[in-house]
Parts: sequence; C-alpha cells; structure tokens
Amino acid sequence: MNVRTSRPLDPRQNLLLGALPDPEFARWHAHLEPAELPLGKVIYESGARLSYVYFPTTAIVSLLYVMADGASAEIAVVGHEGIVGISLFMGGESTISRAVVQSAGCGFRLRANVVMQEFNRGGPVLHLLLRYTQALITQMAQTAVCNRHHTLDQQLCRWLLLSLDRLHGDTLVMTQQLIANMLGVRREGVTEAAGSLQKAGLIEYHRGVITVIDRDGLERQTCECYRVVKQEYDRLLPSISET
Amino acid sequence: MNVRTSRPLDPRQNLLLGALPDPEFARWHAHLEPAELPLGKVIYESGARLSYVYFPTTAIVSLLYVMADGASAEIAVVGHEGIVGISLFMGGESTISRAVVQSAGCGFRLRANVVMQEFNRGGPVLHLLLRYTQALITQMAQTAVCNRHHTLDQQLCRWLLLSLDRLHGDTLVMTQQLIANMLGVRREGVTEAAGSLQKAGLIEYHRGVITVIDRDGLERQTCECYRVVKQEYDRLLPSISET
DNA sequence: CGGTGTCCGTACGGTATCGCACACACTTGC
DNA sequence: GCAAGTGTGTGCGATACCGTACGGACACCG
Repeated sequence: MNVRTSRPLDPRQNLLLGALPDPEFARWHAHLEPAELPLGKVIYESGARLSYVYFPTTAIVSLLYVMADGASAEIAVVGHEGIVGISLFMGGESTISRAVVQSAGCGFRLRANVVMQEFNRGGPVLHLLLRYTQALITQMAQTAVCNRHHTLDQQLCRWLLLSLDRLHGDTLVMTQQLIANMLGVRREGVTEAAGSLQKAGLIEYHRGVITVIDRDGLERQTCECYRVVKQEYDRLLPSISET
Repeated sequence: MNVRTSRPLDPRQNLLLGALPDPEFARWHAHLEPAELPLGKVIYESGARLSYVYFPTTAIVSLLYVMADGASAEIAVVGHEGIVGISLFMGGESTISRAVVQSAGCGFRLRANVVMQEFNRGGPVLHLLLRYTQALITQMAQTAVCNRHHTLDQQLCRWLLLSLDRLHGDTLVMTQQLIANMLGVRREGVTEAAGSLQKAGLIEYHRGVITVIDRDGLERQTCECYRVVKQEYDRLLPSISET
C-alpha cells in the first residue's frame, strides 16, 4: 500500500520530528494535531501572523512569492523533511512568501506558543530548527542561481527531483500549469521541457500524473543545483537523511 | 569629509552592533577587532569553516555563489546593517556561498567562540541575530524572484539601490565587469543598462565610478523587489533603520 | 611621450523564452 | 451520446539576453 494514501498516524514520519530526542518529542506529542493538506490549500498568506507551524508527513508545501501582477515564483519546497513556518521562531512572525500545498497529503501542526516555549529552552530543538533553516536558506540561494543561469529543462529536472525526494514513491500528481506557476514560466514551456524528458525515456506523464521512470537519468540531466542542495541537506541534517 | 574614508573607530557604525543593549555590547567590546576590507577580499570561501564573523561598517560584502563553470550570481549583499557569517550560529558552520568584499571599506570582526558564547545565552543577541537572518532570507528570496521575472535594467536599479543603502554617500566604486559578475550577466549587458540609466539622467558613470544623481528616479524605475526587501528590513530591524 | 593595460561602447548573429492563438484529447456529468 | 471543462501539443512573431569580436578612451608608468 502506498504510504501517501495511509493515515498520518505517526508524527515521526516527519523527519524533523523523528530526529527529536525522546524527552523533547514527548513534550510535543500531546500537542501535535493531525492536519489534512489538500492540494492548493494556503497554509499561510504573505504577511500573515502565524498561529501554527506545520510538519508535513506525506504532503509537499511550496513557499511561493506572488508578485503584484500575479506572476509567481517558488522560493523553496518543504516536505516530510521539514517544517513550514520558520519565521515564527526566527522572530519575524510572518514572511513575504505564501505557503501553498503543492502535493496533497497529511501533516501535523503545533501551536505557536508550544513551539516557542520549547525553542526558548535553547536545547536540541533550537539547534535542530536552526540547522534546518540553514538548509532551507541553501535551497533558496540555489533557486536564485538556477533561475539566473540554467535552462528550463534543467530547472524542471531539479524541480522534479526535489519534489520526488519529498514524496514516497515515484509518482507526482501535478498539472503542467501548476509546475509552470512554481517555476515562474509559461505553461507551454513546461509542455516542451516535459515532452523532451518523456522522449528521452526519463518520465511518463498523462493528464496531471507524472511518473518518473529513470531517476538516475534525471540526475544526470539536471544542473549542479540539485546536487548542491541535496548534499547540504544531508550535511546539515544527517539525522533525517534517508538510507 | 567622507565617512567612507574615515577610520572605523566606532564599532557602532555597524547598526547591528549599534542595536545591542549596553551590557551585551560591553561584553563584546574588548573582543572586537578592526578589520580592513579591501576590494575583492574573500572573507570566507564556499564550504570553509568560520573562525570569525564580520560586522562591516563602511564596506559592503557580497554573498556570491560560484558555479562549477566559473559563472557566478549574487545571493545577497551585506553592509553596515548586518553581519557576515550567519552560518556560524545557524549551526552549519559553513555555506555554499563565498563572501567577497564588493566595496572597499572597514569593519570589525569577532572570534567565533565569543559570538557563540553570547548567542547561547539566549538573550537579545540571539533574537537580534535571528531577526537579521530572516531579513537576509527575504533578500535571497527576492533575488530569486527578480532573477526569474525582471529585466536587466530593473535588476540593475535594484542592485544600485541596495548597494546605495549600505553606503554613506551617493558614489559607488565599481566597474561594470564586477556588477556583471554580481548580477550573473554579461558585462555588455550592464554597459547597455547603465547607459540607458545615464541617458535618463539617473546616474553618471565614468571608469568605475558611479554617481547616483536622481535616487527617487531610480526608485521609480526599479521593480517591486527593492521595495519589498527594504520594507522587510525596516519591519524586522526597526532599531537599525535610518531616519 | 609613447607603450600598455583597464574600462567602456557598439555591433551582429544565435537562442531561449515569451505572448498569443488555436487545435486536439481525454474526462466528467447530464 | 453529447456538451462542457480540463489538460496538453503546436506554431509563429517578438524580444531579451548571450557569445563573440573589435575599437576607442582614458590612466598609469617608464
């Protein structure tokens, strides 16, 4: 049975929660509320004050900046390896970006005051969250670089791989229009790039369902950005890197 | 007399240091070492472990990502409002980016262990540094957006304004080649963009010296990215925003 | 005063992406 | 079985930027 369709009974499916020492996890356990995260749900809006942080387990969440004219660009992506709402403990309480569910699934949420209480103890939770934040910063920086220097084909590979790493299985439910919104490009551009990947035998897709056939091939095709980000996540958060 | 040529006698020219409460500043005061920051100096290399953090006073430092093929892109810029070396207290101890002096000047540095000792007290220093880090994150995110959606002319305006805010005065010593490296574009592209700004009477230009004539005009010409970043710095760090 | 190096301007073909338009295919619901 | 809606493929001119090449202006130095 596919993990993605199972109930999120275990908060420790989220690797950050899974990496917590037992005493810290025990203090949070009772406060963790399961949260359904359907496609397109806006977890927080640009500038909104946070009352919860979210720990995705089977969902993927995009941090998206939406411009005045409606155009958008993905800043970073968060899955079961992370937490949505870092601005809470960073002290700003809001961000300029919007958090949107990019792939439906589940997660857990935790009230802001519970998070802050633990964060302010200054123990392992603080250090884990800050290290995660640095990994997220790396992803953002690399997004900026990739936007500047790489072709759409390469960026699509990077995006597919980043998403894939945050899912279980090799299937993505995602229309080309949505991908275009994330990458900040035209839908037709995605059609073309995805077509060439399909022709190369790397992926298959059909009406909003993308199946990765040759993951190694994708990794060969992508730019260095993916590798850099992945290595940095593994380095900063060894406790959550998968075997 | 131009402030940029004066000696950095006062660490509190750096606005983060200036925003510290007196007791915290007093604990650091004896450890602050003046540092000369000549153009092009590499403050830290990609992946290098940090032994100092830097507080620029009159210098500007670029966080630059350099790709395998030598191409580069600026991730963010740090001046007298900030600190270079956030990865120290974020826990990673190194970043994928390189820190390079973009505009010569001075600053102060502080040994890593002194910083961490204060950071781990969990008081105002921790909160100030984390809020600054969130502001820096905003700048990175907006860089990604700007790289994706805006023209070179707009990006040059944004870049000039961000640099200007981090300097005293209205003159930048900076060749077009260097600007091109920062923006990750061709030198000729900068020539053209700068030429049109000059023709519009916004700046004047001569062999590596840029003088801003009409700052308001620049602000009108730039994309929303500059405003967003500036507002977020002001919001997150009201203690350092200038009158 | 002439040589040399740095910095800037211009020009030209090539290309990736855009903006727009439209046709087609599959799915869903009545 | 038909209509409506959604998702995908294709084509075409426009454009922003790239890669490359070259020439001119200025500054410094012997």
